[in-house]
Amino acid sequence: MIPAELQQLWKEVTSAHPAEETTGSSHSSVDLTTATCVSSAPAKTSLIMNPHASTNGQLSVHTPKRESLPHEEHPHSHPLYGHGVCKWPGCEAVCEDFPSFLKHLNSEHALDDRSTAQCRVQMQVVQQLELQLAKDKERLQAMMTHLHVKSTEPKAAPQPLNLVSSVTLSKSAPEASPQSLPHTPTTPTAPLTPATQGPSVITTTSMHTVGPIRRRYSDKYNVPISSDIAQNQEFYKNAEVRPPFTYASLIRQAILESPEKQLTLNEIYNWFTRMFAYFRRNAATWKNAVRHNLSLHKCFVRVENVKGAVWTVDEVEFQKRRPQKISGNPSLIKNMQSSHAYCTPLNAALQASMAENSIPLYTTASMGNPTLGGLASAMREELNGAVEHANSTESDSSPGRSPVQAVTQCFWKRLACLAAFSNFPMKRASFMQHYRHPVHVKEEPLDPEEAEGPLSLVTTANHSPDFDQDRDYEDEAVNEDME
DNA sequence: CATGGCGTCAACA
DNA sequence: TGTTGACGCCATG
Repeated sequence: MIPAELQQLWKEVTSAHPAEETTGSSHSSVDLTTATCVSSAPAKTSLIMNPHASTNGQLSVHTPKRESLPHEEHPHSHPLYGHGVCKWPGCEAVCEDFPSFLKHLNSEHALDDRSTAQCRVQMQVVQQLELQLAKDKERLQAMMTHLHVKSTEPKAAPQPLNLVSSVTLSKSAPEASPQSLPHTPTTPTAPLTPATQGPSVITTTSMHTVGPIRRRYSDKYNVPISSDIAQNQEFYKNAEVRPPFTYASLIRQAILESPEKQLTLNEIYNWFTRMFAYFRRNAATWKNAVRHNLSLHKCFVRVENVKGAVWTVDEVEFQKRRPQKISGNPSLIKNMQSSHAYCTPLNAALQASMAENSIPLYTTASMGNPTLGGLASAMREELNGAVEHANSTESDSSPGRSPVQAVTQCFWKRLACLAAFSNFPMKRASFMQHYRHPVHVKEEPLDPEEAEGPLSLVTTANHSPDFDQDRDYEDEAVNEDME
């Protein structure tokens, strides 16, 4: 990662999307200035990473300027600082006041590989969002035209679409107290509970070509499979994205979804193909896997039926499958639920458009750049880790956290997912070097599905309910079907 | 490094 | 269709 490279990237980004209406328009309810990455993207970013700064590496160079301002009174004056926390993507370190933030910024986010990589990621984030915005605007236009709604109006969407999510969010969660909430100093990460990964789906159809990444994050992070599937149903049906659940979980879901709670092998096959585009290919492989799982796991019970044999699920056995490490913290769960509301809309929108637009998001850059991909993953994991932390520090949904922040969190998680998609040849150990926060995820609590009830939130858990996407795209040599 | 979970391949009934 | 074993990958302790 070289400064020059970074600079180049930045140029590309800025040239492609000179202006951004988003940022300026919303001083109202949502504090966009704190939305580090998502909506405030371009404009803010430009402040932060101008070619000059990135070139010499002193990303913090610009900070002095801002430092001269009475930040105590204008905590939002710095795009990287808000609500008492550092808004550097993936950071969220608590900084009681602006001076401490600056100190933090200079010490933790100086020019190094990690920061540079993060900038790069941010650039791509911006670029991607803008591309998406354009697509969505187009789509909206088409939709309105189709519905004969002011079809004459050239600008169907007076307000930036990417704000929609923010707006939505703000509605459901009126702006939380802004900066006034410097979270406890002892809290390394913001009190938010970035939750476990959700089923994020940022995948673009192009992603299915990525190599195998085996982890089934949704499973691992206790994402309720039914929630994920329900939430991303259309996505899974159309994009060849391997669902982030194990075969066992999927089979169980298929069976439980049936009225009789039992299915024949063929019905299970049908469920797979009906629900997931991914399973419309390589049938021999996954069908074999399904059978293998049915036989292997005690939780699947074969029952002779009139019309042959059907498979049912032995919940008790299924529970036994994996030890539940997580001691569910009700508050955390609540937290997750509340944030879920914030993230879902954005998630859905992002998902849909990304999938449909086949935006090669990080597929090229990230994929070719281990650091980037690793970074994203690391960020994701870091966020996961934060959940735990939050779990122990803050019980209620963080009041100081604005919807936008939640969205931001969502976004970064999504980003992380993307990175995961991009078959980057980098292993955890190595990419963790680029991201300092240790990953500590105690997941695997209950089974995803299991968590349906109260736990289901996990899926949507916090801020990125949706996104986790760390799905594996295995086989894939998969080919050309969807392009 | 040992272990366990998972996915895949494959042989066989 | 169902069972079983082998093997490899990966995460975790």
